[in-house]
Amino acid sequence: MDTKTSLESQLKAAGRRMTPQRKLILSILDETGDHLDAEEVYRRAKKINGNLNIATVYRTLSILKDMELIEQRYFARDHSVEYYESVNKGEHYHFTCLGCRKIIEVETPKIVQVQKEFSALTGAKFTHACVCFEGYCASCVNDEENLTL
Amino acid sequence: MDTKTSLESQLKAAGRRMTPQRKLILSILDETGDHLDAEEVYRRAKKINGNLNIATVYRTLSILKDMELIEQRYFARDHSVEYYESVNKGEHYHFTCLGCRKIIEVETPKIVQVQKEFSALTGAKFTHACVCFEGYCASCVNDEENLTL
DNA sequence: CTTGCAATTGCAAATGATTCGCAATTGCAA
DNA sequence: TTGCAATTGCGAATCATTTGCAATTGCAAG
Repeated sequence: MDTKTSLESQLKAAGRRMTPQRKLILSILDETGDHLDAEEVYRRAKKINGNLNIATVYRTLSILKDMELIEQRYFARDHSVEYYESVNKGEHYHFTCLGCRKIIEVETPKIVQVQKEFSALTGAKFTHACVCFEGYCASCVNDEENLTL
Repeated sequence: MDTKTSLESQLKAAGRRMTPQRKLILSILDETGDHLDAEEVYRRAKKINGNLNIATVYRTLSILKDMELIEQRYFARDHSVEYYESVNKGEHYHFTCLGCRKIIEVETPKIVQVQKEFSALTGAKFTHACVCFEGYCASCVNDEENLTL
């Protein structure tokens, strides 16, 4: 897989060793389409290597974060839901449905526009934006209307 | 004070009692212009009432959150900085300078526009948005240029 | 102004996620 | 093949937050 090779080679380039534990964690991060938190990465990896320790997962995620290969992101207004995501997914944001907990990806240039406007106005330089939207998706809005209105 | 009276009366309306501890916490939340986390609310309150316990602060903040009188918000991409803010401050967002840790408030209608667009497109209903920007403010950008470029 | 009782408090212990110290193990370059 | 620094597993430490519980206290009803 493309990203995997790249993750591996980037780690190596940074002078890191490629252990079976790391390969496993990288492949899980790489091959999933889901949004995983540290615990879930651990759960999945542990199924394959029962000996794996959660500290190793945290250590690996921490290295990847430091190298900016993944980002730690959050869902929900109170940030109760956390996950890690490969940085090469491109600029996008998330909407969490409070009804069914579904995550919908939101694409829009407007956030970047806000950053540009603000930069032009103040001279500031942006490095990152964290954006989470919360509400009810179309089908949950309907359900709600049927039940309560 | 306006908000204070309203916070007190809203709590009472919800059947809660007005203890000295709560009054103190409410007044701190109300009168500060700063962004306070639970620890800082506790620190400030404790100066006035040395007997106050931090569990009481957490309990009070929790009640206010449940009643949607304050919001729990976060700064910084990794959400390492948390604070509570009165909900009646109106729609605004924050930019955290990674150099000097200064917080700059960002005002823009674009975030709401994104929400409207997305709603129109998908039929979803928004309840909240959490938006944090991160980067370097104008003077830190200059410092950086002088030092490293 | 009393009285009673549920709400609230302080405290200490529990929790849950994450990190750390350390000894044992293991990649990998020479 | 070897040596050593990087990495691992483990258990203990940490840190913010929550909880159980007994003592205290608002406040409403008499």
